[in-house]
Amino acid sequence: MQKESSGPRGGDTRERLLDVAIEVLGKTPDAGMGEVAAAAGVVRRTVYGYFPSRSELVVALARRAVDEITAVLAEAAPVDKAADVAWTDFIARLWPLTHRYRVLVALRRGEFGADIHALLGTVEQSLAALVARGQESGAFGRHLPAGSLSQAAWSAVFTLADDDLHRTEIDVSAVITTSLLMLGVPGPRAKVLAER
Amino acid sequence: MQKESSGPRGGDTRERLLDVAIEVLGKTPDAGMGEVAAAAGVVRRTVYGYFPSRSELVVALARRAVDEITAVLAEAAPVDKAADVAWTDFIARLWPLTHRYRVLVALRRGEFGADIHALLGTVEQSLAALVARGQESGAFGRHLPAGSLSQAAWSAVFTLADDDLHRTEIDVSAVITTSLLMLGVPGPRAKVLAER
DNA sequence: ACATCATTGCACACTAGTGTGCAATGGGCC
DNA sequence: GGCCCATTGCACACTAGTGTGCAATGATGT
Repeated sequence: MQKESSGPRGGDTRERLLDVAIEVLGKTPDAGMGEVAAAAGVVRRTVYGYFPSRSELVVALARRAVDEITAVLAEAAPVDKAADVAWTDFIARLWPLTHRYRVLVALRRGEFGADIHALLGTVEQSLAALVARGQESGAFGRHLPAGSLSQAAWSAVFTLADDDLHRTEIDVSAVITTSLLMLGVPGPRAKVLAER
Repeated sequence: MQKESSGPRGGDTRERLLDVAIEVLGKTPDAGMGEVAAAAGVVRRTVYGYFPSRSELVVALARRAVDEITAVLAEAAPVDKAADVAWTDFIARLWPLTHRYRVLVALRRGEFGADIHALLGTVEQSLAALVARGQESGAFGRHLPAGSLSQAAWSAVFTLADDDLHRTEIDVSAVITTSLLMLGVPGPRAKVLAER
């Protein structure tokens, strides 16, 4: 349907363009090709050499971000790992990288919402399945359906990431897990209650 | 600085335009004047009769939404009310109206992010103050700084609102309060643990 | 019947961004 | 030197949206 290798052969510039675009569009979702090019230190025309249209750039970028997240998830949450531990590990690994994936939540609404949603869909399904597994094993609460709970926790990660919380030593993955996900679960969960 | 009454005298159409714009821009933040007009059953030219520019429309709409939220907050959270009760009441009242205010979170990023942020700032400050009050009284946990906690809870409301949760009987205000806000607080909080 | 006024329809100018074509430029490599 | 090729610079056409001007329409109230 479409060529797998478009643009010049220098895969170097291509990667850099994607990196820069992730950064720029993460802050300003409706930035144009010109702004991305400028931020990458090239001219607008060059970007078109690698991505024939803005939408292709956006989708390529989203696809790569989703692939990365998928890899992290697969690595942190093998099927034989307890759901709560897997979830916490996943978020803990994702936490230092939120600035790279914030672009996804930013682009969900907007012109390409449909494509982004499709890409993200697979991740969110896996996440929901993980949460459901946790609920079945009794590790997570049943105060909300798995899908909603997963969404809430997932979005909380990015909300807190926007809050300068990176500079603190707060273990956000533990906070979200023990608060949102474990509501109503008996047992010791004071694990992370740092007294400030 | 600017005229308080712009446009024709029929304040009827003006209100309807704002209502429709809230709806339309809530779903498609970058919809144009034409789409708003069409959704309101008028012609593009008419909208310009009431709002001299798109940015004025957006800001007016945001201002009204923020005013409404401020009113609800003031009503639900008088200073003499316990912080946790006040918070729960506030969200409970807001919950049926989330579709009206979703536009605010949608417009935070985007061209008018600065203006929206300024408007929302006052609300979020009040909210943070309320959460801080709750932390001081021991009603809320101290696992996160008041500002971040407030943000997380606030955004969780809209995340869950996007999740078809309106059709269930789940008490979202109680869920958010008891999970996110009350982490680590001793005492009975099983209040809402509906067994599914 | 008349005046008022919101609304319409259509014209226009302007802007900003997209996507393309093509001839230079210039660095790296044989 | 001579080739390759990524990049540049500049041209252009095209689109979509904004904001304005103005005359026509039509409902409402007197």
